[in-house]
Amino acid sequence: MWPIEIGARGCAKSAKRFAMSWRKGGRDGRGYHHGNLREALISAALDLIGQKGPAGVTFAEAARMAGVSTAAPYRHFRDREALLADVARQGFEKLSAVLENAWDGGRPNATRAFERTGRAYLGFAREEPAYFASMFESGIPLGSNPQLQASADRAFSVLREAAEAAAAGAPEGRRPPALMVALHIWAMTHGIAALFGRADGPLRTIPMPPEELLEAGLLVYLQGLGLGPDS
Amino acid sequence: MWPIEIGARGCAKSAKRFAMSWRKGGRDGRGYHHGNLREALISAALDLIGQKGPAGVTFAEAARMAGVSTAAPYRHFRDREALLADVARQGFEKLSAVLENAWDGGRPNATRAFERTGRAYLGFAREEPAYFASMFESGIPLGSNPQLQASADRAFSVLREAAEAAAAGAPEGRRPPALMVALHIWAMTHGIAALFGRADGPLRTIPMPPEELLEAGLLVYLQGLGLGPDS
DNA sequence: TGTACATCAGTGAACGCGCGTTCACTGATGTAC
DNA sequence: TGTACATCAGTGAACGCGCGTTCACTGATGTAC
Repeated sequence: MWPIEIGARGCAKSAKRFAMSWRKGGRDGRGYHHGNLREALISAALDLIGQKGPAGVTFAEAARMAGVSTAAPYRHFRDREALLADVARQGFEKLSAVLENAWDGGRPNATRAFERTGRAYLGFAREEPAYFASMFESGIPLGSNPQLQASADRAFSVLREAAEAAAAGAPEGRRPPALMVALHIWAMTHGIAALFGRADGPLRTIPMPPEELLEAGLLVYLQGLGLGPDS
Repeated sequence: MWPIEIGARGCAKSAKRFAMSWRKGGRDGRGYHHGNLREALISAALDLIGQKGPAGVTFAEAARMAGVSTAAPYRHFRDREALLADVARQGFEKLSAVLENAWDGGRPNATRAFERTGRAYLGFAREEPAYFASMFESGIPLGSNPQLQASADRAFSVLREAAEAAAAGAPEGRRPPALMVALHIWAMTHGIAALFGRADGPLRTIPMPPEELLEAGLLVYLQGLGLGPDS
């Protein structure tokens, strides 16, 4: 599993080096079969997104980076869109893991865990801009791919769970719908990430880190729900 | 001015029709000079964005839609990016006008005017998805183009002004920084627009209109600032 | 008012390039017996 | 354990296509005199 991670994070050439070293357990350049082309293509696509955005991803270039012929990708993906959808799916799964880890069952209290989860979302957008772009800016409709949809739903369900816990702490009688709270938090977090938190140039520079902006925003919002900072 | 608007809103063929009818004041197909090619190309680019997203915009296709040769666009735009930047600039200017109109000087009170402004932002995202995509999803760095930057700043300044007014209404002693309020509101509004308010398929379907989600979110947030619904 | 001329905004043909896609093929792998 | 064979995952050559870009050109427009 971990070689994939390394491939996904490296520079343009890392995908090819990764591909080569993977072949037949390290015998560079040997071996007719690639052995792990599917993941190598995903890794190449991530590099390309990082360099040129989702529009810059082509089958031909990805194949070149993986060190195979231009016809090889067709063994694994129907077309360019299928490749991008798989990248996005992986991205949602990584995001789910990151968020679940940050939420940590709502310890020590909902507010603190909430902030941690929001920060994790921003951290993901900042550290994995390629994944983030594939998920939200590649123009792939989620509905077209059940697996992709399921992965996205799983990521959202973490926010949903967090919102349930937060809503439960609200004063009796004015308990807000948890779904609504989850959507508000998601929207604010996503808005901050998309507008100010991108590593590849924010839309507008702001006089504070995105994390602090989000933390302040969450506090104001939770305050508005009647939730103090310790609930 | 208005023929541009019509061209921008029409279907794929409207750009060409618009281009033709504009020539020499209506003498269809006559005239060596187009007369308004620059705007016709922008209009064509909008149609293409609407059909295929910002990545689907090409010089060649835009020229074809405008009814000119593929070399003609070079008289008006250095390259594809310059064309897209101009589309985005127009978009920001339209958005500025829409927001200013909705804010209406903060009448009758800040909260009401705030909600109206947020709705206007959502309305823009919904009714002008092509402009919206060119502004936020085309991958053009704002900083690369001073005019574009200025237009974007102008749009934001409306939100900034609204936030000033809202912050001024907060209780003595816990008056929040207006810039922060503006950024929070922008982020939540933009997040809702980007995630749920797109005409071309939201990321997730929600059980209420985006406008209501935003209205509720704004109310909770302003409540958290210590601002009641009538302040 | 007419004319000459500079400038502007187009034409259309041409070119190289990279991408998508298909094809018959072949080396490697796994498995039945 | 060895062998035959089916299947899998690649090759590499080829093709058509559309895009970006350049070029010498030409029709239309505006203006100086």
